[in-house]
This record gives sequence, C-alpha cells and structure tokens, in this order.
Amino acid sequence: MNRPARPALNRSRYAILGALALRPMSGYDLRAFFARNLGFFWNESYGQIYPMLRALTAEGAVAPDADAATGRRKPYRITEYGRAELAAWLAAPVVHEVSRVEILLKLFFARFGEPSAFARHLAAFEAEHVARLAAYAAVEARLADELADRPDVAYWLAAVSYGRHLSDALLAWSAETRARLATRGAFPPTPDGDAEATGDRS
Amino acid sequence: MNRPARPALNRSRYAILGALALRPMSGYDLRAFFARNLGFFWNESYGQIYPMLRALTAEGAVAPDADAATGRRKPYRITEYGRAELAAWLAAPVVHEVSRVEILLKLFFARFGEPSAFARHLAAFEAEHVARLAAYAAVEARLADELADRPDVAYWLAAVSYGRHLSDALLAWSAETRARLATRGAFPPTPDGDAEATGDRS
DNA sequence: GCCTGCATGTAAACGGTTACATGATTCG
DNA sequence: CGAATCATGTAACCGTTTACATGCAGGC
Repeated sequence: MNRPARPALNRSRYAILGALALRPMSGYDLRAFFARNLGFFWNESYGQIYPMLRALTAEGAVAPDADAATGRRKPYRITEYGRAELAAWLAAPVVHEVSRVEILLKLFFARFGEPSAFARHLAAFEAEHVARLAAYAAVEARLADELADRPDVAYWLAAVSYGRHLSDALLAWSAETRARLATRGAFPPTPDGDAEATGDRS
Repeated sequence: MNRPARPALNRSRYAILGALALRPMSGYDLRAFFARNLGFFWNESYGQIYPMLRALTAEGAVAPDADAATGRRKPYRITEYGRAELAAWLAAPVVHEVSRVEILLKLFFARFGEPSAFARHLAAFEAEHVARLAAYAAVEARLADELADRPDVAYWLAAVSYGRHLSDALLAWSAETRARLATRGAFPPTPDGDAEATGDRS
C-alpha cells in the first residue's frame, strides 16, 4: 500500500506498460501494436509514447532491452516493478469519463441545419460500422485459429465481441432512426424565435 | 463559401451555439443544460463555457441578452451569424476520433492482473448501464408526454434511443463475457517471461 | 446582518495530437 | 548512388478539467 500516488488518469502509461508486459517493444512497435490490435478503441501517438518511455525508465518500471535491439530500434522491456504497477492499475476501478459523441450532438440540434444533412451523417455512420464488423470478423478468425493457444485469447475475443455488439447495436439504431425521421418527414429549419420550454425545469 | 477557417474540432463552440439556438442561456444555464439533457454523451465545464462565450461574443455569433437578464445572470442569445455558423457545422461531416474505452484496455491486459479484478469491473459496468437504462426510460416518457409538440422531439427521442441501444448491447456483451471467462476458469497471472508472438506480424 | 448557495470567472496543469526535424537503413 | 521508408525524438498547440477566487442575492 506504499505505491506512489498517481494523477489517476495516466492511461497512456498503463497502456504502454500492458503492451510491454506482452513482449519487449520499441516506441515504433508500440504505436503499431495499438493501431493493429486495439485500433478502434485505443491509440497512442509518438508524442505520448516516447516521453512516457523515458519517464517509465526513470522510474524503473521499464528498461532498455539491449538484447532485443536490432538495427536502430530501441526496445524496452517491463520490469518487476512495472508489472506490479500494471497489476495495481488493473485492480483499480475503471475510471468513467463522458465520451463525447459528436453525431448525437448534431442530431440533438439537427433542426437548425439543412434537413438532409443528418441523413448524410447516418449514411457515413453506417458505412463505418459495416466496415468495422468486417474487420472484427477477420480478427476473430485469426484469434480462433492461429492464436488459440495463447493464454490471453479469451480476453481478446471478449474485446472483439464488445466491438461487434457495439456496431450491431448502432447499426440497428441507425436504421431505426432513418425510419423515424423519414416517416415524420424532414422539416425546414426555423431560422429564429421559438424560445422557451425545453422542459428544462428544476 | 467565405466562412473563416476553423480548427475543425472546436466542438464546445458548436455545442454552445446549438444550445443557445434553442433559447437564451447564461454560462451557468449552459452547464446545467448539458448535464440535464445530454449528460451521458456530452458535458461542458465552466472553464470551457465562459471563455467560449466571450470569444463567440467578440466574433458576433452570440450577444448578451440584456432583456432576459434576471438578478446577476448574464444570458446570451445567438445571432443570425451564429445560426449560419451552426448550420455550416451541422452540414459538415462528423469528425471521428478513437474513443478510448478503458474497460477494454483492462480486459486486453487482464491476464497480468489479479484474476477476480475484471469480474469486479464487469459488475460495476453492468450497474452503470442498468442505471442509464432507467434514466433513458424516464426521459423518453417525459419527451413523449410533455414535449410532444416541440419540433425537435423526434430528434431527441432518436438520441435517447441511441443510448438505449448502446446500453442494451453492452449489457448483453457483459453477460456473455462473464460466461466466457467463467467457463474457461480464471487463470493466475504469469509473473514473467512468455514473450513473443501476439500474431502481430506484417 | 449573516449565511447559503447561485453565478461568473480565471489559472494552472494535464493529456493528447500534430507537425516537424533528423538521421539511419534498406532496396532498386 | 539515390529514394523511400523506418525510427526516434521534440515543440507547439489545443481542448479540457480542476480547483480556486470572488462576490452577489435571497432567505432566515
């Protein structure tokens, strides 16, 4: 219980520690790792990675891995201390934050825009999630086949499943919403007036 | 087509413009408005709101509304220029950004944590989404009854529906995941070694 | 008159992205 | 050799949250 206090939201820190717990990686590797394995739900930019690697090194959670170095790459490995830090973070409650959903903001104020605009957004939204579903299917196949022996595979399949449930649900919502707005007929934006009463009392 | 170029991600700006398009509000009102109506998907802090109101005023998109002032409140109303800005933003494509899902990060690296830890996270996750569903039902009832005549109501119902689809799907995922991890049995964290091969080639 | 809470506002820090600079390596 | 791309690293900026400072208004 003597762990140094942390700003409680240093998520890049733990993302990097977790990745290095899987195997030693360089900064470049790390970026590719997140893009490839968690691309839809997590990413890290160089501007985060390299400074963080330096900080983690200074702290002793991570160390340069001279053995694994090839060419100009500078791989790092996690230390025992780093593993303890990672485990402590894994045990700590998930920190919620309101994830801002821009398409909902545009939907909420859609009356003030050109009537067809939101239909365009819905179409793009659907295309995006159809593409994601295809990507998930591919990952799932790979995990089930090639990597079935890895001890993490059940966790990874569960993560992919999250994505699938999410995209399925949002596609259903999108279809429903298209129908809802169509039957009602798009109405023109009211350019002014009409204040008061969002039912926003108390 | 002569609109001044914007940093393309000034979302607080448009959130505020949109809210003021509904009716004049003060900074305090705005914060309450977002918390009440879009709390699960959008929020704004004072540190954003007050400076933004000042900037929007300087720009002529918003103006102090002396008439509506009561007590110490300083309400603002949107101008015609502000409405045009809002409409332009509504017409522009939705900007995607990778929303970081912390629970998935913890899931992905769950092998390195205490085995029961993730089960706790799932339980909290489920409680959260059950609570949200109840909140959505309440909002839906209110919208359908009291505000059925507002022209925006179809849009707002669609936004609530997004939340319901989302929480339903994530609850289903959570149940599935609990089952998946249970049948498989939790395995102890491997404190070291076992590098190589995340299937992360190419 | 005093307390509570309403309301405006700001400063500082933080987490993150972007864009750029730089050099090494590989391959045609 | 020269070009492309691999790889490290940094600086500047941006959006956002947090915490705080301030003081007015209304009710007891």
